[in-house]
Amino acid sequence: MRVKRPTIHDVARASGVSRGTVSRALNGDPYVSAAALAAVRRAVAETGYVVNRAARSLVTQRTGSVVMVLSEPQEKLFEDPNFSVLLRTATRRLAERDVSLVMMTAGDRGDRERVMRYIRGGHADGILLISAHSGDPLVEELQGAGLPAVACGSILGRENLIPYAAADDREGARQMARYLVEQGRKRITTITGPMDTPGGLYRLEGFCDVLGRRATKKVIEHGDYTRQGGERAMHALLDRVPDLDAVFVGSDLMAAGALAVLRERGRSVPVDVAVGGFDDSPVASSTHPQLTTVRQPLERVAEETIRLLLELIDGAGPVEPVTFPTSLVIRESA
Amino acid sequence: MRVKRPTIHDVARASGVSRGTVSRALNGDPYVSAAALAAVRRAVAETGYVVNRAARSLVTQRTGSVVMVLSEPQEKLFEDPNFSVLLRTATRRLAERDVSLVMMTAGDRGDRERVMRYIRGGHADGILLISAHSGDPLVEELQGAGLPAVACGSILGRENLIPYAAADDREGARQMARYLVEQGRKRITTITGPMDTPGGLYRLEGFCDVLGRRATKKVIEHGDYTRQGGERAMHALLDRVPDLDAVFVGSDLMAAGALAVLRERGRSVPVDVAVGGFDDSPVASSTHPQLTTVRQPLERVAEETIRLLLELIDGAGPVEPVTFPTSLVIRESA
DNA sequence: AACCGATCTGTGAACGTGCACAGTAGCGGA
DNA sequence: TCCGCTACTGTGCACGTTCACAGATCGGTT
Repeated sequence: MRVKRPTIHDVARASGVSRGTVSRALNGDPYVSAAALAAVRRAVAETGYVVNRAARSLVTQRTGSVVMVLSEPQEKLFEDPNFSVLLRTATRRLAERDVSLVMMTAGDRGDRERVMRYIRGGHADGILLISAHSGDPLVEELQGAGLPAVACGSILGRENLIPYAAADDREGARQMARYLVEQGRKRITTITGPMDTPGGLYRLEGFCDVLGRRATKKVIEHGDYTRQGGERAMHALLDRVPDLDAVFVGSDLMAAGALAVLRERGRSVPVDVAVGGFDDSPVASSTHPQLTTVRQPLERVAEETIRLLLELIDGAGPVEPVTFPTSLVIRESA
Repeated sequence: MRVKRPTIHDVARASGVSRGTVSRALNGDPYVSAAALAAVRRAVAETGYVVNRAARSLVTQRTGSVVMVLSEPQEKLFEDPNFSVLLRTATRRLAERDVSLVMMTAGDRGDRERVMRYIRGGHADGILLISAHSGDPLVEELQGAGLPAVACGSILGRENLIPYAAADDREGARQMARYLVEQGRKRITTITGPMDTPGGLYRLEGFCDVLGRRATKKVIEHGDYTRQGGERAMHALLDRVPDLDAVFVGSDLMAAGALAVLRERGRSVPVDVAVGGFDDSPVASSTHPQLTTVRQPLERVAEETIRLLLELIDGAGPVEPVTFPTSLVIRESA
């Protein structure tokens, strides 16, 4: 027993003008008299009219929706502070333009096929790619669909295929490494993210840029962005380099784990060991001691990601990837 | 320069039957000959045809999409393990039926208006309500729209308005409280969630059911489901009841914070103080000592939420709320 | 007086589907 | 032979919108 919705005809009748004029008034066509515009506005308010997207879609060949493709196993995704910010920004900015956000997962093969069917079916105007891995077959497939696509954070090895907005991971890592050196730390180690993610690779590269020959394999340990991963890696580093006096950790969450292990094993932070994080996520200011870290302008990255996508959809031709500078946030741990 | 997509006409031509037969074949109408069905299948594969949802929508008055309304400030949402599971389950199960999931936030007034416009515009077949508060005006407004709606977790004070699937918070809390009593604990305290959430209220009620007169105001402290909130509350409890020997914490994340504070203030867990959590979220097995907690069958809750919604959409008439039993998971902290 | 451009308005067609309806063919029974 | 029934197929219309086009009105210019 669904109520019948008012159509553009009802609005036309109520406002005493024709369908065409109502449509023009609603879509901001300049050739509408002030009187007609007012009448239409009143009639819309009166009838509670809302445009029928399906009908519009049918003729404009646009859907008014964008699909966010999550290609990471989701447990990890939700540990990622990036994602939370992005989701909020995306829903806001897209909603402002009356574009709706459709979520799809692309974990296994079946998922991917569904995504491709959806895309090929023309059900979306654009694609928002989240944390795709370098080897992800989805990237190529999406490329083939010819739909506007952007990524939030670069996709390792596909930087030229899909435009993106990202923080400058490499320079951010350099900032932290330089700071640790300036503080007189001599045995600086690092815990990285997974090496098939830009955050893993580029932050390590930045670290090596500054440490040079001191960045031996011995002082590098790989983590997986989780708190437990940070704990594991910290244990391994302490076993291998018992006299380390600094550790640059590739994410705040892992750094929180590292802090716990350091305390557990009797190191005092920052006196014995300096700890640097990355992200400036909420967890950074809730640890003891509070984390010195590298701030990523996540809001701006997210904003820019959406802006790029909308620009592509509007047909502005090819767009350039954008990276944003990071900044050092000095608290207590280093 | 978008490519022209094949329509049902193209498929009809390629398979040598009429539009109508193709439509029937695609929608599983039984009155289609085996030969026609095969021909249509082949033609679909050949042409790469995918149904145009807008056109279908226009005639069926169905949109094939469901909107997930996030009414909580999102920072909190992402601390909630519930949400992650729900999102994964929702995308999977809905995708199986070719229903797409649209995300909308409903934080402020503007957001809410947008949501209502979207709903009223008939852009969705159903609503999935996430962590709405008891005072949320959205609930009433949604109700007025007459669209199928379900909530994941009950909405305090509106249990009869909107059907839901949830874990049995009250009985879960009883299980934990009974266990602590059985272990011979004498000064049992509790840290609750916010009292305007079912998890906050019902878990406290369950606690009081078992503790009876011993559940005085003095042993109850309210938290906000965050780790820091748990720390704050634990400090407050220790100040007020220095000789407490057990604390039942309304979420694992808060319990993790409580554990840290207990260690910091020289209490040994579980010898001096037993700690019980709630959720059995991933964090529960990564604390030291590992958390004894109450397991919620989140997967089943999520599955059931989606099932209820689909049932409502299919017009199965009114549906009953469902609650699932919880179970005690005994680890090290109690 | 005739014409022109600018501004505004109304109308028919098209978008791609599902559904109701009107067929057609084949077959068994009266 | 005719009828009715079942199994299947084809066709016109409607869904609600936008867009192109064809007017209409009006002030100003030739």
